[in-house]
Amino acid sequence: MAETRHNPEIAQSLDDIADLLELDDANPFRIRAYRNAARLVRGLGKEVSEILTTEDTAPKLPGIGADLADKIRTLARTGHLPLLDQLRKKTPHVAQELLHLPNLGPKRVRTLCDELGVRTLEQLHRAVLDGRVRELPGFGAGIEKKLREVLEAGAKAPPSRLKLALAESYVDPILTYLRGAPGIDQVVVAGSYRRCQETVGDIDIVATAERGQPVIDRFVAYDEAAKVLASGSTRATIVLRSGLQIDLRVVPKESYGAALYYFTGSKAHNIAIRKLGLERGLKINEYGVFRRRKRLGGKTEDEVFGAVGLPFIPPELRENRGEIEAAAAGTLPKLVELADLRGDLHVHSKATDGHDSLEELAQAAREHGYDYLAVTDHSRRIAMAHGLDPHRLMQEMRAIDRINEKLGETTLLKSIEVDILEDGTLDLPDGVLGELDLVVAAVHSKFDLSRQKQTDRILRAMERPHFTILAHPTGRLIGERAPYDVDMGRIIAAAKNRGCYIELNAHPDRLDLIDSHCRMAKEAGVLVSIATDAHRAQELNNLRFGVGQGRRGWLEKGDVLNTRTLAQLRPLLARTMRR
DNA sequence: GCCGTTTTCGGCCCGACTGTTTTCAGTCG
Repeated sequence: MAETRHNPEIAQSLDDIADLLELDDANPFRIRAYRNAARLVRGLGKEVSEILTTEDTAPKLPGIGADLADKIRTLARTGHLPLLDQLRKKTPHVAQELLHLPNLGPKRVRTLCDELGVRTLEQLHRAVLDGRVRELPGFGAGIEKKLREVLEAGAKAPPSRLKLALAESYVDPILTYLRGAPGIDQVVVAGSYRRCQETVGDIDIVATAERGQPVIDRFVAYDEAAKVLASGSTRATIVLRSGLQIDLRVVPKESYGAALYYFTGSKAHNIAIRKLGLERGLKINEYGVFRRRKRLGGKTEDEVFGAVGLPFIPPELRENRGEIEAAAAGTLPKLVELADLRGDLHVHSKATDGHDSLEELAQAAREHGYDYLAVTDHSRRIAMAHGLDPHRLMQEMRAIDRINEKLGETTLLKSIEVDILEDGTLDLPDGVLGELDLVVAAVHSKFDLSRQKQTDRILRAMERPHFTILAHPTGRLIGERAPYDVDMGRIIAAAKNRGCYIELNAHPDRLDLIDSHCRMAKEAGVLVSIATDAHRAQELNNLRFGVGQGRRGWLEKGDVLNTRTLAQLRPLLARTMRR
């Protein structure tokens, strides 16, 4: 059997088709259909080839009709598509690359390729320097200058998305700064940041004021700003010295909700809501909700949703992945909140590679008001971290007993982050693991096994009688290390069968489980442990990033293991009793 | 290319800013 292509690869092909169609001056709505399909496939928790298996006539995915379903099946099976091959043959290879440069869209890219015969970025650079580009229709000195800048900077600093936690460190200062603008009322962050996406490409800020200009003036004068990309009377864009782009929109007070809604996105969600509005004869834009000329509302987001007959949809759900249908049916999830969490089930002490002592961790847990904190130091295989052997683990357990005797409200749970070895055995014997309150298990080596082998390895580990939670299930480090190849559907199904749990690692570099897999776990009835993997007490604060991710994955309080009180948690951890 | 309780054809979200124009196309979000 030929190997099946996975969702990210299929989504990329669909996006490539959209790019190439754009360059081919195709029907914009046809292009949008491919882009929507790419986004949908990328966000699916399940392999699209499994959903679109047979030659079923009934459409199963919104926006995927018979034609696209057929093309996706072909892509999944072969990795190729005649349409894509044809388009590639027709379009110069460099065109797609040019399309992604700022200020270049399909029209200008075509002009460059057709009029100047540009085939490489190097050739474009030379044409810019020779002054040939500025002579072209639709180009000029302004665009020439911008192109030169981007071509000269591009090679050394590829634009990258920023992890949410890092973006956060830029956001608070600029909000504080903007609050000093004359006549300003509200200042809030919208966009992917508000939706708690794991990374953000830029920061969208919405402000309200009587007059926009004074706010814009202050914004573009921000001393962290390296460049002003655009500046009008109600809208401006700057780039910070760090490379982070920040967009500001200033609207009147009565448009606050409409603007916040509009700039929170996602685009797909907004389009779907506007469509609902259109069906009711309403126009929805960043200034409000209108019927013909008459303004019906827009002061709050509730008014925007209300206009299309829906309840408020939390920002984390606004991806057009079924939240609008759920809102209409009254079945929106009541999303988990940080305050629902009663403890943390993945924390390291200085016995291995953590920074703080058991006492310091216990103290921090008490300050957080936790019922419990599981100490999960590494096992012996992780020599670099001075992993625990059975003897040192027993010592740690006795130390925990002593601390618990005087701790009062908060309980330290005895645990370990035990290594899953290549053959699926665990790094410590069952007899030792059986002494613990729970066992967190993880893969830390041999990331490059085949999908089949990696999945089997984890499933074998789950069969061990004391395996409780699978930590950072794919091992990915955002922007640094790809996830190892596993079949999450099989892992979640096995977790259900065997009474295990899946971790959502809240470390901002990991956020591992992704949102769609959270949703898969929820639908399968597998509880998720949102845990920090803290290596110092201060990192217990990272839990909020995990909660944001879990909310994107539709998790409710009941779907999260560590919303249970200690008394409720204990029987859930006693896995052998449940089998 | 998708979609349909007004439609199987003819719609498909919409406004701001820039730069090149000389009234607007292209790009972006």
